[in-house]
Parts: sequence; C-alpha cells; structure tokens
Amino acid sequence: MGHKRMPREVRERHMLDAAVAAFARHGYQAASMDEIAEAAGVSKPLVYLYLKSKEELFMACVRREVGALVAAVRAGTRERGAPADQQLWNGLTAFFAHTAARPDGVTVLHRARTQGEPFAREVAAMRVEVATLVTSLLGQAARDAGCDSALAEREVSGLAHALVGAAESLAEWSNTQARTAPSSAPSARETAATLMNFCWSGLHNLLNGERWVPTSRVH
Amino acid sequence: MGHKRMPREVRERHMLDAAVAAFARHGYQAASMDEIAEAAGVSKPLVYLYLKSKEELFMACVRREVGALVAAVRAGTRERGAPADQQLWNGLTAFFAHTAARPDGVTVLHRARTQGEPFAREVAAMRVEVATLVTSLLGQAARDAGCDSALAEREVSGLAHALVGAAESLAEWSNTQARTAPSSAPSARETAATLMNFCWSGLHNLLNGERWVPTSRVH
Amino acid sequence: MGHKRMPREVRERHMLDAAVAAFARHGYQAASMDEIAEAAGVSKPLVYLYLKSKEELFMACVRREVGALVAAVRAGTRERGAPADQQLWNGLTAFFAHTAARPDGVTVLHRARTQGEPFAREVAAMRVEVATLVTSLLGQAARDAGCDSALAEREVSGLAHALVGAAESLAEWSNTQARTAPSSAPSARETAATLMNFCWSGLHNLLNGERWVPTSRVH
Amino acid sequence: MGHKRMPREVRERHMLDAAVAAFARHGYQAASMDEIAEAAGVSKPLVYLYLKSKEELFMACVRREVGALVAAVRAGTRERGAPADQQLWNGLTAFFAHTAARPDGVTVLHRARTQGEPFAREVAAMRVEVATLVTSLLGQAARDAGCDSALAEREVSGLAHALVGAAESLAEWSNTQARTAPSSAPSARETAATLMNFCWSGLHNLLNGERWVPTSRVH
DNA sequence: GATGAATGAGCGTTCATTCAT
DNA sequence: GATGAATGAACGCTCATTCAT
Repeated sequence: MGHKRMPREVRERHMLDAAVAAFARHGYQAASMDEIAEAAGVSKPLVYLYLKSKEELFMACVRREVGALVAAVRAGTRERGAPADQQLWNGLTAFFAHTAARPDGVTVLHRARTQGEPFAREVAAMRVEVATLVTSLLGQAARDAGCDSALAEREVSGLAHALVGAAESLAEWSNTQARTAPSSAPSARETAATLMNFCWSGLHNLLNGERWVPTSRVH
Repeated sequence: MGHKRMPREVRERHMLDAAVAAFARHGYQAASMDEIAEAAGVSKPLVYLYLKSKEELFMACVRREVGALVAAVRAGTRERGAPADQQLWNGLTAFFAHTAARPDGVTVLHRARTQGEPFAREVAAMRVEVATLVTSLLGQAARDAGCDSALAEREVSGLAHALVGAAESLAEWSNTQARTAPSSAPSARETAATLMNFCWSGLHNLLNGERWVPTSRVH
Repeated sequence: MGHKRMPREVRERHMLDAAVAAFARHGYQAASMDEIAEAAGVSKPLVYLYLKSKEELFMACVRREVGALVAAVRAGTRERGAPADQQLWNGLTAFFAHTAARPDGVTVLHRARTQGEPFAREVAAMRVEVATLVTSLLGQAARDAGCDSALAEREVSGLAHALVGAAESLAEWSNTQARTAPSSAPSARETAATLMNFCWSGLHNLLNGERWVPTSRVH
Repeated sequence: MGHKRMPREVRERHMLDAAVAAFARHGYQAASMDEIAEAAGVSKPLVYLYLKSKEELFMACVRREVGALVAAVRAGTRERGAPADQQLWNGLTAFFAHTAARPDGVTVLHRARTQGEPFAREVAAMRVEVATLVTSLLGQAARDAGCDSALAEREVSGLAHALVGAAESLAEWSNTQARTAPSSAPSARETAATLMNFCWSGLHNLLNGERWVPTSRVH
C-alpha cells in the first residue's frame, strides 16, 4: 500500500478529505472507519493514532468545513465601503460558489446538525457568526437608508435564521439542478440574485417600519 | 413484560409513536429496534410482526407524518374566498402550529431526506404538493394585484424552495426558542407574520417585474 | 380460515401431511411451525395442542413414515412359498414403488438420520427390521441352494447394510431421474432388477463359500 | 480471550477444523457460529473476517473435505499395471481408511447433500469424479476378462450409484462399529473386501451378459 | 375448541477499537 | 512509524412457544 513517507500534516489532510467524502456520502453512522482508512490510503491504526476516534474525526471534519465556509463568506463581504445590499449580495454569491465547489463539505455540515449536541453546537455557532455578519450589514443598510427604527433583537434573529435557511435550501436545490441538468444550472451569481430578489425588499420595508399585517383575524 | 392485551390498531399506533420519538432523537441508523420496542411497551418480535422491518417501520413513520403535515397545512388554507396573502398566512400559521405541536414528526421528515432514495422521494413528493399549493396562491395573488407578468418556471421553483427552507429554518429556530425560553417563545402566528414580512413584499415586487440588481460588478 | 369442524384424527393427519412436506423440503431446523400450521389450514396453538412440540411433531412424522415404509416392504415379501430371490425382488420392487409414491416421506426418513440420537435411533431400528427380513430371506436362499456354510454374523450385518445403502442410493437416483427426465425414468421393477443383478450373484457366491480375495498385498 | 498471535493460514485451518467438527455434530443449520469460534479458540469477528459468512465457511469445509477424499481415493488407485479388481479394491480400501480417519469430514459431505443447490452440486461433482474413476476401472476389467458386451449408459450410472451408496452405508456402519465396539471393529481392508465380495461377481456377470431375471411375474 | 396477541432466547453479522510486532 | 491480527459489544431479525379470550 501507499508506503510513501509523508509529513504528518499532509497525511492528516488526506484522511480528512477521505472522511469528508465518506461522511457526505453515507452519513456519520453508516460511514465506516475501514472505508475511510482505505480511501485515505493508510492503515486503520494510523487513523486512530492521528485522530483518536470516529467522533473526533467527524468533529475535525466539521471544524475544517465550518472554517472554510466562514472564510469564504467573510472574503466575499470584505469589500468595505460598498453599499450594504451589494455586500450582502457578494456574501451570498461567495456562499453559493463555495457550496458548488465543495458540495461534500457542505453536506457534512448539514448532516452534523442532526448528529447530537456537540456537532450541532459547532454548526449553530457558525450560523450565529454568519447571522451576526448579516445583522451588521442590515444595520448598516438601515443607516444608509436613513431609517432609524430598530427591530427587536428576537425579530432580527428570526429573520437571520430565515435567510440562512433560505440560502441553504437554495444551495441544495441548485446543486441538485447542477447534478441533473448541468447545462442549464443556475450560476452562483444568479442564485444569489434570486435570493436577493426574494428577500431584500421585505427586509427593506421592515427596516422602514412597514409591516405586513393580516387584514382579518380568522380564529 | 407487561402483557396487556390490546387491539392491533392501537398497539401499532403506540409503536409508531415510539418510533417517531426515537428516530427524531437519534436518527435512523442510531435508533435501535430494542429501544423502540421498549419505549412502545412491547417486545421486539411484536414490532417485527406488525411492521416487518426497520426500514418499513421508518417508512410508516414518514408516511404518517407526511400525511399529518399536509393535512394540517391544507386545513389552514381551506378558507376559500379570502385574499391570497391571507390564505398564505393561514397556511404558514398552520404549518408553524403543527411544527410546534409535533416537533418529533417534523424532525423525522427532515432526517428522512438524507436516508436514501425511497424516503427522500416520499418527502420530496410532499414538498411538491405544498409548493403547488403555494404556487397557486401566488398566481391568485398576482391576479388580485392586477399584475400579469408571469415568472419563469425555474425561478418559481427556486422561490418555492427558498420559502420552504426559510419556513423550516424558522420552525426549527422557534422550537429551539420554545425549549430554551418557553415563556417568551414566539407563537405560530408571530412566526408566520415574521416570514410574511420577510418575503411577501419581495414576491409582490417580483410579480410586478421590479427586480433587485447589483449596482456594480465586483469579481 | 378453515373453520370446518373435523374429527381430531383427520385434523392430525392433515398436520402430519403438511409437516412431512415441510420437513422434506426444508429440513428439520429450517422448516417453521408457522409454515406447517398454515399449510395444514389450522392455527399454530392447535398444532401445539395436538402434537406438543416441534420435536414431537417431527418424531410423529418419522414414526408414521417408518411404519408406512416397513408395511410396504412387508406386503411385498408376504408371498410365502416363492423362491427367496423372487421374494427379495418383490420386496425391493415394493420399496422402490413406495419411494416413488411417497418421496417426501422417504426424504424425511433420510433427514431424520442426521437430526440427533432419538430420530436416528428410530430409523436405525427400521433398518435393523428390514435387514432382519433380508437376512431371513438369505438364509432361506442358502437352504434352497443346498449350501450350508453360514456366514459370520458381523459379515451378514455388513452385507445387509451395504444392500440397504445401495437400495437407498438407487431410490434417490431414480427419483432424481423421474424429476429431471420423467419420460425415460426407470420403473420400480427395473430399478429392483438392476439391484438384483448387481448383488445377487455376489451374495450367492458368498453363501457357497466362494470369496473374492486380493491377489497381491500392496502395502 | 487468549489472544495468541498466529499466521492467518494456521488460524484459518483451526477454524475449518472446528467448523467441520461442529457441522458434523449438529448439521449446517443447528451449528452456531459462536460455538465454532469458541471451539477454534478465536472470537467470532475473526471468523467472519477470514471466512466471510456461515455459508462460505460451510462451503470452504465442503471443498476441503472433497479435496481430501478425492486425493485419498486417487492415491489408492495410483498403482498402474495392477489388475482392475485389485485397483478397485485399493481404492475402496483407501476410501474406508479415509472415512475412518476423518469421520467428521465425511459426515459433512453427507450433510452437504441436503443443504441446497451449491453444496449439493459440489458433492455431486465429486461423486461424478469418483464414478468416472470406477467406470474406467470397470471398462478395463471388462477388457481384462475378455468380455466385450458394453452396458447401457443408464445402467452403468445406476450401478455406480448403487456402489457408492453401498460404500457410504458400509463406511457409516463400520464407523458405528468402531465407536461401539472398538476392539472388534473391521479394518478398512476387511470392509473393502466385504464390499468387493458383495458386488464384484455381480458386476462380472453383468459384463458377461449374464443377468438375473425374475422367474415369474407376481403383480 | 380454536385463536389473535405476545414474548424469551438466540443467531448471523458488523463495527469501532486496540494490541503485538 | 506502520500494520496485520484480534476482540467486546451491539444490532437486526427470527423462531418455538404460550397466554387470555
């Protein structure tokens, strides 16, 4: 087998790559350590030597993918001075591009949310980080628009979650499109625009204190 | 073990209840038949006698929860003659109320999407059913608002997915809130209003042909 | 289901018929009580009420088939006054005819030989009974032929087992032929004649004290 | 458990030994993998690691025992130039000696015949191989004796089966004798002589066209 | 007399994990 | 440093068997 001497760091990256692929394809429980070791081209005890246990291996995957995703989005919004909507659009574009480029990584994050407290917490923390980013953009947008009506904290949190959920759902949908009809699949930019179209004016209205209200009570 | 005699139908319902709870908590793979049988207050062979296998048991759970969710949403939108936005709001309210009332059932549906073709198909069919409902409401809303510009089919599909993702994400968030701070958790109505605020004017604008466009290209 | 009231004796016969068929097809271990009860058209507890347990049910099958086989062979050799070879041939013919008529019963006896002491003993007892019959015929044949050299008891026993083994093997072979090429399958009479041809002159020579001996020692 | 390290080949042989013993004693279905693993002095997973499944384990046993039996008989008949009857006797002697030396192996082959197509086929192939050997000896014997009347193919097949059945039955009987009265049990040579006495002159007569015929029809 | 409802016990199989070399 | 050899624990599933009606 691969007897090639390699620095630990490289070997470890190979293991994580193999693990991410396996966890994405089969899920945490169904992916087997045998499979991962073989795909990484190393023996099983080495995997245990470097990564301790299946749980820690999964956690390492999750953390690496969380880092990569956050970095991508952050890089997208780094352009200070641009208007808030532009920055949000840049961030969404970066998100969708990352999602298309590393589907397995995103899938792992998705799966991690249903694999018990510690993993779910890691992903939740990421969501909070992203939501905070979005929130600050919204705040700047409010200032840009000259409106000062602040939204309740809880409402902002809800909106952020709605936006993140919408983005994730769209990402998954567009990946499915790319797999089934690659020629006509939407680009990251188009997907981002769709989402902006969907929500921006709603947010904008909210920030201006204009709300949708039911016209009549039913129950 | 407690061998109380019960008619088959009742026992089967108990088993499904226990199974939904177990699958929601641990996921399909990690939930064990032993655990489910014990939670249902019966012995394992009886579970197999009635529900054939773990796979069929999971499928039975999925189908039951799909039925319950669709029925709830349908009942919410049954009020003919009301304006489209009102109907959509009613449907969303029903959805969030159902989600709050049967969190395990909704979690099972969520998990089913990553457990292989047959389960994913069942949930996908449900999504299509709901999306169709929403789409028809949007069409009516467009007519109500006197705007006739039809959206491209692919764009509608994207919007539906975004809306569903946002709704699911909000449902989960609101459930989390209810668990961690029950006193101040948002009601189904409030959550539905948040989502309406988030997206309704965006949809309205789109239907009127007003689109958000990036003001300058970055990359 | 078959709610028809039937006398116990008849019900029991149905159960034994179903059990013989099942044991013949799948073997003792693999045949299931569910299957047998269903094939017999009764509920499982009734099978237990009448036949106590799987082991006793199997034993009942074995005993019934042993009785049937022995009765058939005895009936074949009942013709007193005929020459011994003729009687032996009659017995063999009756054996092969029975074997062809009740293949499942014979298969059960075959299987019983490898299912533990009590069953094997029952079949062994049958073999002894048949071997005794054969032995007496051989004795008569010796007297008919006017030769008085008695064979050692152990040798007679060996010859009887050889003959029984040969007969069983031929029966199985001819049943296989009947299944795969029914048109050209040998009749019971032909099979009996083949076996007589094969062994009669050897027995005859032995009874006359003529033996085959190795011409040179090898080891 | 005792975890003595051993090369795979050796461990595998131990497992096969234990499996042959277990399958011989209890049959394929009733023998348990737990029992086999324990008898082999290893844990169950190791048995699965090396031999894949119960079915493959049984198949491996069957193949090993088929090979050993065929090799023994072949070695017995290797003496070219000896007269055919002598060679046949040598082969039978080798067969009975093998049967006495490896009773479990032979029992496994016997049981394999009733355990479904693939196992039965393996044993059937062995029987064909042996029958071919015997047939060629008979042909040579016919030439040696100067008689040229060929037997019908089907008749030869029948005789071969009768001989094989007689040999198996004798082998089993002689093993039983050895178990119950070891001091006076017949040797392989004696048993082979008994079988030769039983059948050789019958075969000889047949080859000379002399047949036994019933003197009067009974039924 | 006959049965639907129920279970204890065990089996084949797999997997994460660790020694001994 | 890297691995072949080995295992404890658990899981999905089935079966013979028995109550309670």
